Amino acid sequence: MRAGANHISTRISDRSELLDSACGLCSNENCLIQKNIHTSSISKLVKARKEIKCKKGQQFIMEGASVTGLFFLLSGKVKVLRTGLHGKEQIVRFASPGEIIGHRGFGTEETYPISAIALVDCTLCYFSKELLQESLRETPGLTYDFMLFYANELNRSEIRVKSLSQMTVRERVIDTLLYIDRKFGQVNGYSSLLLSRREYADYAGTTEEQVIRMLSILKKEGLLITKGKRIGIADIALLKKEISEHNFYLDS
Amino acid sequence: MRAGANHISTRISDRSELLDSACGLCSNENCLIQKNIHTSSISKLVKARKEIKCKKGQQFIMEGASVTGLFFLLSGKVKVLRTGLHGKEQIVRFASPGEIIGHRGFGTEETYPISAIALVDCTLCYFSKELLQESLRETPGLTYDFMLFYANELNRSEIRVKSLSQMTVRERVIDTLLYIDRKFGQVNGYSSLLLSRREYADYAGTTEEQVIRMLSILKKEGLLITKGKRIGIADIALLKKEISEHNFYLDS
DNA sequence: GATAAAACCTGCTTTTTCGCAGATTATAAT
DNA sequence: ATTATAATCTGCGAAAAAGCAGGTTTTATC
Repeated sequence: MRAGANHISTRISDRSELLDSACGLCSNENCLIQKNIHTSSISKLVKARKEIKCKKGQQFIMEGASVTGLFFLLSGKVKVLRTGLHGKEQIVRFASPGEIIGHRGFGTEETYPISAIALVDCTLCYFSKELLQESLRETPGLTYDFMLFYANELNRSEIRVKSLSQMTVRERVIDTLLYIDRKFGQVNGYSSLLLSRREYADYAGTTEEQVIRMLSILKKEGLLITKGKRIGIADIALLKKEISEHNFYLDS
Repeated sequence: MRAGANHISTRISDRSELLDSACGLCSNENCLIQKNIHTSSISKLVKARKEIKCKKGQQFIMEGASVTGLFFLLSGKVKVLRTGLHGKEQIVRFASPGEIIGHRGFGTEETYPISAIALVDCTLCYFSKELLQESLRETPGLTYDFMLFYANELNRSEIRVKSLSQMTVRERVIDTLLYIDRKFGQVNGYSSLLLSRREYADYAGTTEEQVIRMLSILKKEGLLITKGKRIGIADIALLKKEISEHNFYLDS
């Protein structure tokens, strides 16, 4: 694909041609880069864009490694995690196509505070830190969009502080199920994302056993159906009702 | 103080005079506005700055109210809180002089997700949302600084997610004591910030009784001294050691 | 300094959550 | 299909955390 990249880099010379570039033709509607592609100062960044393929299970960001750049997820599913206390793994969030990954490494941090692992085969879009920072300095609109993005991420994170510190295990498991459902949806009545009970626990902030027990209870109550490790939501209204008084959803 | 404000607004006419304005003379070294005061596009914002006095116990941001602007704390101490689950109060953080308050209302939020209450008499610096957003559009450096600020706040918040979801009550109480200590310091061996046991609990994410029990235990172990509701740290090294493997401090 | 209110403390019980151990079931590879 | 491996499930006891009730101390106010 080197030839392709070179081809693009020689073609782009003015603003209108930028629209025909990989970024201009990209279908990622949430992309902050594409949103600002009409600004000429961004061309250098767009030209240097790299596309990366990632196999299922592959780790493409490692916690503690020095920050080299930022990823957008074009296709696939990703889990973002960090080493918690006592070596316990904590899943910070899951990412679906269109989302930014690795932005926590910006700010004044020198190293990534998180790891990112592909849950299925993924296609990623990569921008280097240096070029992105250069573009940020030259493109106020882009900086503004990133500022809003971080502000929203902050609100999301603080809602999670509330959830994890004040919800019961039952509520946290339900909250996790609903989060996975609205993020990845269902196929044939079962969640399209196949996770282990352990991974549910690592997101919900509890243990594998507690998740298993809770799934079993919810199944008996007719709120869920399970088939092997597949989980389907039988009565989403009732599940939502149980935590609706606590949580107002953020769709990202 | 209306006359004073008008006096300033008529005097400022060019960049050099901006430096003599309230913001230019302000001693708040962390202020993002002052950092960018050399940019002329910020003058309108600086002119419209308002100084607000707040009595102890007074609430100057109300959760759910529409966002009107942003505060800097010039002097005093503030607690930032939100209504948690089941109506329980959750203290998000404490603020000391120099800090921004109310920034969570920016982003795409329409209303403040938090309340802010003065713990002692405070002096606040206020900027309206409209003017600030206008300045952000015209002052890339300011936007960049705000972006970095939000990015750092995000990292701080995510460390708190980890703490609250994985630490034991004992660890959370110790963490809270150290947090208060490095933020507000000591006077005569006791914390300079007088909080109720309930407030410690609302920050640590536990109950008043648990905090009391834990303080009692830590006192017996010789790690703390108490005198009424005043708390002093007797052995900061040992306290730090107990959670150092979990937490790397963020000084803000 | 007396008094009332608020805050603090402590023993006890109940609830929730956790962790282990062993059985069962599902999954993947040959 | 068979086998090995991993994942899931369940019961039980231990630990942690929370809740309650009533007593004590501190703080504020007159």
